[in-house]
Amino acid sequence: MLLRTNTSSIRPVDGHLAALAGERVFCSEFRYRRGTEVFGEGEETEYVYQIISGAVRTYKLLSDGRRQISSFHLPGDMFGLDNGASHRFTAEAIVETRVRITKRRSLLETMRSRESGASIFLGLVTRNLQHAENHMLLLGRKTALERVAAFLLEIDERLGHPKVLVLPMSRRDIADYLGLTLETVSRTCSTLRDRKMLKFEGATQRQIVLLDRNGLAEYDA
Amino acid sequence: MLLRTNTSSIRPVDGHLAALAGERVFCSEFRYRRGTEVFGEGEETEYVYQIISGAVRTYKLLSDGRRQISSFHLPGDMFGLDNGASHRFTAEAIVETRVRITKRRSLLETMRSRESGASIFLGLVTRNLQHAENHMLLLGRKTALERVAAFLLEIDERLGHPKVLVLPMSRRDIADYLGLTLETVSRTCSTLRDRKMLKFEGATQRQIVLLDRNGLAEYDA
DNA sequence: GAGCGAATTTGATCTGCAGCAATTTGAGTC
DNA sequence: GACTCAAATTGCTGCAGATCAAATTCGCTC
Repeated sequence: MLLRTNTSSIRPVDGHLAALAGERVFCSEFRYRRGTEVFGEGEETEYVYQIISGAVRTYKLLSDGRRQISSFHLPGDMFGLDNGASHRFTAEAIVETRVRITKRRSLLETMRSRESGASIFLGLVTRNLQHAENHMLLLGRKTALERVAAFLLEIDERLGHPKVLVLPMSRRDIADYLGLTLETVSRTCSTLRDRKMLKFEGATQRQIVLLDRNGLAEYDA
Repeated sequence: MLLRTNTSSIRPVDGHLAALAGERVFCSEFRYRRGTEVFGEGEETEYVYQIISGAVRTYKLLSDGRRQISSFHLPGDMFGLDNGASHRFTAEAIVETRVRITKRRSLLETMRSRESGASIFLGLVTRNLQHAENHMLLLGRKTALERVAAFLLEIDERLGHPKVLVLPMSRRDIADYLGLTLETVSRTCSTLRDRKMLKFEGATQRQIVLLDRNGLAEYDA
């Protein structure tokens, strides 16, 4: 069987991003190796990124190493724009990742000069905020089962409901995103497998087929 | 002893808001009684609010009643702007609350027409996002003690370090903000009292004096 | 200031998930 | 295809915080 380690297909870029990306606002391309830092907490915000292929995690750390991943960025996603003057978290490539980058400054100027600039920007930021609000509800009030179900449905949705979900991130990454431990994530996935809500595809546990999206949605209160 | 139930002093309005508020962008005033809904989830976003006195909570509910409060709004705070076309959560007055309101539309237009409009807006939204990111870290990875300490320091900071913190919200509200139960919040406050980090002032447990802000900050990893 | 319902505290017990440990599985290398 | 190290699973035990249950206190009204 053919195994590909980094095969998140490029999903259709949404309207707002296409409006920007289509006009070559993004000037140069860049690659990051697996585990490489794209930018660090506290660094000056100089660039804005759009993922071509691969995946990026953004996270915060506590002094003793506890980590909270605030979001995963997948192909088509833009990130780094809504930060203020300096980055408030760290961004790392999860797998080999290709990105388009552009100067934050020039992007903001382009937006300002265009009639639709403000609303494009508003839309981008609103989406980030919306995601954060939903995630607070998940972290504050949902059970492990509900969290994992919500995660699978979120990734499924963002990858455009593929036959096989190819997860670029480890169980530990998922755990740090969901506010759980990696063991609990693993156990919960096994439970969902036993309940026939999903199955593992091929020789790896990172490829998942959702067998019952409606059932999963019911867990996701 | 004089007891006042709703005495959050009006803290100095920050630069951005003053820039807007000072120019009478806010046209009319409104009052909400304790427990009253300001707007509901799903409603169309028509107005933007700035609190004159009192306090507002914004929250999301799960189908079985579990609640996550995403933020408290105190005097000087603006809210309702960063929502998209429709509100993504419910806003309720915690106590008798006075607000200035203005049409969202006209505020956005004012911003667009001014040179500094975009950056004012950017600043407002960035702050919301920043708060949400910090709160995700709290909800996903902090202990009960760390959460309560962080909460007290946050409110203290936002009220401008008053001698006595007058909390407008109940233990249940605090619990639903911190992702805990009200009993755990109560117990944790008692622990902090026993450790001489705070004391209750007067005849109520809603008035708190922080005795050791540095000590609290150490809990807040 | 008496009376009443709501808010808060405090105690006792329970439980979902964490923490630790031992296998098992899988990806990458020679 | 054997070897190696990391990732993931699974089992067992422990604990932080939830849940249940009384008191106690507070705030409000008459």
